[in-house]
Amino acid sequence: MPTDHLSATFATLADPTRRAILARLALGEATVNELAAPFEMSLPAISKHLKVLERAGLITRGREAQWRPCRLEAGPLKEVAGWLEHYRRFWDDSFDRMADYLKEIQTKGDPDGRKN
Amino acid sequence: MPTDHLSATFATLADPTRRAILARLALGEATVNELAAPFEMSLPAISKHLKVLERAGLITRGREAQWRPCRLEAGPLKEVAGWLEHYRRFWDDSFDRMADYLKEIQTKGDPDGRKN
DNA sequence: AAGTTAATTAACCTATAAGTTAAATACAGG
DNA sequence: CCTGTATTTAACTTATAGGTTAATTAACTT
Repeated sequence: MPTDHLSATFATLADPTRRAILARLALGEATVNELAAPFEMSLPAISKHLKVLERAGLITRGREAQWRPCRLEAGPLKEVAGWLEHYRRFWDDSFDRMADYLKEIQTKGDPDGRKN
Repeated sequence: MPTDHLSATFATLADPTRRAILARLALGEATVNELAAPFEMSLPAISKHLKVLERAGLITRGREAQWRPCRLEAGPLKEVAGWLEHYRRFWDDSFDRMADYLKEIQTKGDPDGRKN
């Protein structure tokens, strides 16, 4: 739980239960009980995970009667993707060619006629 | 730390000191002392961080006399990138168009003549 | 052999993450 | 108003992350 945003996001994602919750939310909104159902864990445990996800900005929660529907918020994931980009060249062999290519279509326009 | 690979990677990346070490290693190999220099922290603390990075597969260490040159290993980062891809559509507005486009050039061949 | 530099290991401390059970809160409906 | 359902909070436990200082190992240098 360091203070910077990116660290908080990574720490939040470092738990398989929380990632599973995000995967479920990628399919659409869900209530706490719905989210808890697949797990052995107690409901308070899930509630805590949701609080962690919420503090990291990875979910938001609404209010509908006694339900608190959760929805995915991808902002922090975008930050992670941005951070990762700095390292892409270390694993992606085609990165350099692709970078050249993107540069080219950005300058000359897409050879197939699409806009970017 | 949980046992699965991805969790270990995220947990490892959740520390700003460790991310700074990776950023330094992106510039090239470095010894422990070189890596430690920018930080207030004690050398054993850095040594521990390096051990965490090594266990996560994010670095490897060689031996040259009394030095242990560290180098970046991007495999785990690639896994993170793969995981992230599942969520890209939640933040990237142009994702759908791009997916269509990539599909097309994969089928018809790159209009500019490159291989994929 | 003795000393110096590089790095790790050991022993320890403190904070907190992640789970538990039990109690509390919020709301809906008969 | 009372009851059931949804969810959170409280209090507590246990494990471990991340830092410290001091001691140790390893290899070069003189």
